[in-house]
Amino acid sequence: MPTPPSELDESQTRQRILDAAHRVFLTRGTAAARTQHIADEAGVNKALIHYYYGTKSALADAVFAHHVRTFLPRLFAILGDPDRYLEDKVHDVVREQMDFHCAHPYVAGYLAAELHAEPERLTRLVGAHGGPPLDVLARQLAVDAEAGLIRPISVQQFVATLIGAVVIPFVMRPIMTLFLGLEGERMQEFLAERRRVLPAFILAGLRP
Amino acid sequence: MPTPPSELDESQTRQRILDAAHRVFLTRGTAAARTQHIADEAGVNKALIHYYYGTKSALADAVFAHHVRTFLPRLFAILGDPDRYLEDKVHDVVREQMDFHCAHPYVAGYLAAELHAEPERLTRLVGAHGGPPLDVLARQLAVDAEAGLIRPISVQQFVATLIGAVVIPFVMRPIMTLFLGLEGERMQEFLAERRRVLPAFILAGLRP
DNA sequence: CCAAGTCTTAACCATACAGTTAAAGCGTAC
DNA sequence: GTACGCTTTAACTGTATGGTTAAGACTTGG
Repeated sequence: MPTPPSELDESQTRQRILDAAHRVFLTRGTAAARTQHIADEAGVNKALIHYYYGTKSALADAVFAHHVRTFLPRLFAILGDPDRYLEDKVHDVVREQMDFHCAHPYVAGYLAAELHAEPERLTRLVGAHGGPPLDVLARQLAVDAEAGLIRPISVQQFVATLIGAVVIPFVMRPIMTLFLGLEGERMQEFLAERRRVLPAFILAGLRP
Repeated sequence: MPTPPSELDESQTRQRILDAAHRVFLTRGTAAARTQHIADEAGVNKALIHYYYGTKSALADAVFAHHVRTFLPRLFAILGDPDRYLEDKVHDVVREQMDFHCAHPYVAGYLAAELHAEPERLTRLVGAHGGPPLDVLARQLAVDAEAGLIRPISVQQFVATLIGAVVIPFVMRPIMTLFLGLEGERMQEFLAERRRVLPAFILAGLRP
């Protein structure tokens, strides 16, 4: 039976290591991350990381899988909702994603970097299943197009454009900062403005 | 005076090393790239890489700087053109960027990954100058908005949305492939379709 | 042929890193 | 108080890697 030796029992320490791994992998990227950094960050030593998780790549896979399994589902939960109008979906996705990426600015860049470094890891870890259902959204777009409310557009094009528009400031932040003149405070204003402007832009793009 | 020992003179070998470095750094990323791979790819040995370029990071910086210095200028050459209508700019940017990224599918992901791994490198290598001029485009947007041709929008929002929409399929290709069901041939169709659909979507997004 | 520059060979060094191990410390439960 | 389990300490191994060096081979211009 487990015997907590201090105020930090086994599961808490396990979690602290995982949290530290999240921070280090997210900011440095898997290839450049060092297990020693993770140990320092967690306030433990390398031996304990090995004790709980075995190898670095197992830990890295856990972190990567976690973010893949939360990033897109959060998106598709809104887009796939059968009880929400298309217009509301656009507003909600933009708001939800902007909130999330402002709170966790490294996730988008991390995902892009990891996907680039080892594209196969995605299917290896989350399987080859087609992902969350887009049928609902597809039908919605078709119906609205039929009714003349929007121009016809494929789900893929719509989703890609929406994600791209929302995510780009976080994936290429340094480039945005430098070439669009968005240092420090200007970036905050830019993001606040984007929250307002983007839904209108996307919805206008759909209009017939 | 230079003495070419074979059909490959000094500058050619230098270039072959640089080309190999491009291939390796672009696909693996700087952190995971190995100088030995570059040597193998170039058909030379590590000693010669040192002979010409010194350190790995010097080579990596050269590759990174090259892509930064060609990626955005190519974009801004179109966007900043004073003798082109806004509508034409959108068409031209989409066409030009789609052509480029289809021909060089790793560049966008590489840039995103490198920017994430070491954001400071951008300003360190290309300086802190504000980048190519956006004044022309800004004025164009303002004038067209004044004339009631488009809704008012800031240059930053416009450019970010445009870049995001064009670049996202290449930056997050594995995610697009898996979750939008775009394996193999479907991706080609998707990109071909995007070429047609995107300019219309963006221009519709601008309409008042 | 000689000199100069290009390139290879085959080492080598120092370092960083992931992974491993053995022993002991230490708190809690019984 | 003792057994059990969490955790640390402090080493060590093996290997990968970046960087360096010295000697010589090859090619060509003069």
